[in-house]
Amino acid sequence: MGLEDAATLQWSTNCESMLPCLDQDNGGFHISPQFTSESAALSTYFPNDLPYSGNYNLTYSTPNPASSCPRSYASAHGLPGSMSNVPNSYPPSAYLIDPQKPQDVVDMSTQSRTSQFQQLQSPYENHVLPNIKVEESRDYDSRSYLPETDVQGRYPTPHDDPPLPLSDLGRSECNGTPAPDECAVDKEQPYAQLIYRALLEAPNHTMVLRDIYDWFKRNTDKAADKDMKGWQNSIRHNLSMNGAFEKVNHPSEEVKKGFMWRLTSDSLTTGVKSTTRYRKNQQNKRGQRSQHPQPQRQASGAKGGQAARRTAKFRRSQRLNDSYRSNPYSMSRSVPASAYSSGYDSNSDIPIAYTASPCYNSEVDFGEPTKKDDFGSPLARSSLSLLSSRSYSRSPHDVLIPDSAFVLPSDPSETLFYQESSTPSPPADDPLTPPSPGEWDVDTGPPTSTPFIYDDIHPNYSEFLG
DNA sequence: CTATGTAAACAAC
DNA sequence: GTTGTTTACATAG
Repeated sequence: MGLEDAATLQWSTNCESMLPCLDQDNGGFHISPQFTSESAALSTYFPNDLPYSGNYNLTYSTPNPASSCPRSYASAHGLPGSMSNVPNSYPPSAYLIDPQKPQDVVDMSTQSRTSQFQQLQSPYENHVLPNIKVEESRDYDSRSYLPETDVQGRYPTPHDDPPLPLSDLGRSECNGTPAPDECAVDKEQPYAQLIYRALLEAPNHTMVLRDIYDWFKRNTDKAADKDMKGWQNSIRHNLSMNGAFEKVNHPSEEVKKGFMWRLTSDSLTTGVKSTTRYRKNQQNKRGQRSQHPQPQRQASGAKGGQAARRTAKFRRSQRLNDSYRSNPYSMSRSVPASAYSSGYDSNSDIPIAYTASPCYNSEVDFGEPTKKDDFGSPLARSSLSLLSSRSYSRSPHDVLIPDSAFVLPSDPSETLFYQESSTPSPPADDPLTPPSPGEWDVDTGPPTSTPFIYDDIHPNYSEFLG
């Protein structure tokens, strides 16, 4: 696809979105030549005193302020052929977690849009990734990108100053009125959306868990309950289970402090979706409760633990690779445990392939008004992932691995979701991760259109299996 | 029935 | 103790 295809960028750039001005070029993404040097403000994010341009030799430009919004969602795909002809294309607002309300309309014409755009751009978005030395996991200053406190010293709630989500761009049509105070709404916002908003405010839409906690303390009343734990658990739960959030390796080698969490490129355009999705095939509805809840709980815990172990081993492996590659982002994609559990060969316990997060695609959308697409509608979503600015990681063999390759068959018209009706549902007492998009039945093996065989690029994967 | 919140088990760190 | 994953369960609508 042509890099200069205006359709590729028109939605994001014209809307002054936070999407990077990156184009896809088959094997990888690269910086659009339209970038100019205007991004000094970004340097606040990095603790190593190197401005972004110094770190990455990249510069950014402000989006065209004269542009108008919104654009056709379909055209925003900027993809040829069928991808651009998605029949039911809605502006991102259509996928917003909460339906538009008149008071939600934000003013898109202010200069702050530009500054926010600049602020939210970050090198993570770009895959020209030189060796970056970052001493502390949390060296990035949480406060540096947060909105200023109001006169009472309180950080604004998400509704005080909506953080310019793309979705808002769509629904406000870029010429709305400033949003009135809606603090009361916070109580009713689900965790998923609050996390989404928190990440939207962060540079590169990336935060560490601790800072998400802090954001909640400041901006929500979820954390008001000093009983603690519960809300934090919920945040972690949502981060793990909601496909709008993905883990990225922390730029530093300090892994003890955990991953950084980032909004997926998809979520930037489509908004956050229900975390409930993962329970789509859940069998243990009320009334069908297992006779042995305690062992079940144990089983789930064990599965979680095993997933954590696999992830940790994988991370260790990645770290080794990174050490010689000097690329802290080499494993920029979250590795959902279920990618292993469900991708395992049931006998050898060897992962057959990467798959997307089980939560990555869903038919359950927040506030999505007319989404009547059947379950095979991931085309739009998939095409969006092709626009991902950070979907590429490098294999140990220096093969560019598109993120989307985990879920995208080579032919975009192919079905991505394998909703095998013949696939037996897991028994109630045998907890099993629901089938993931692009996943295959454990017993029957991979679909013929298996998009990506992990062994192709990482034959030594078994090293970090248990 | 869905969406959401919460509790909890577990493993790694 | 924290982080991350997963499942179970409760509840509102």
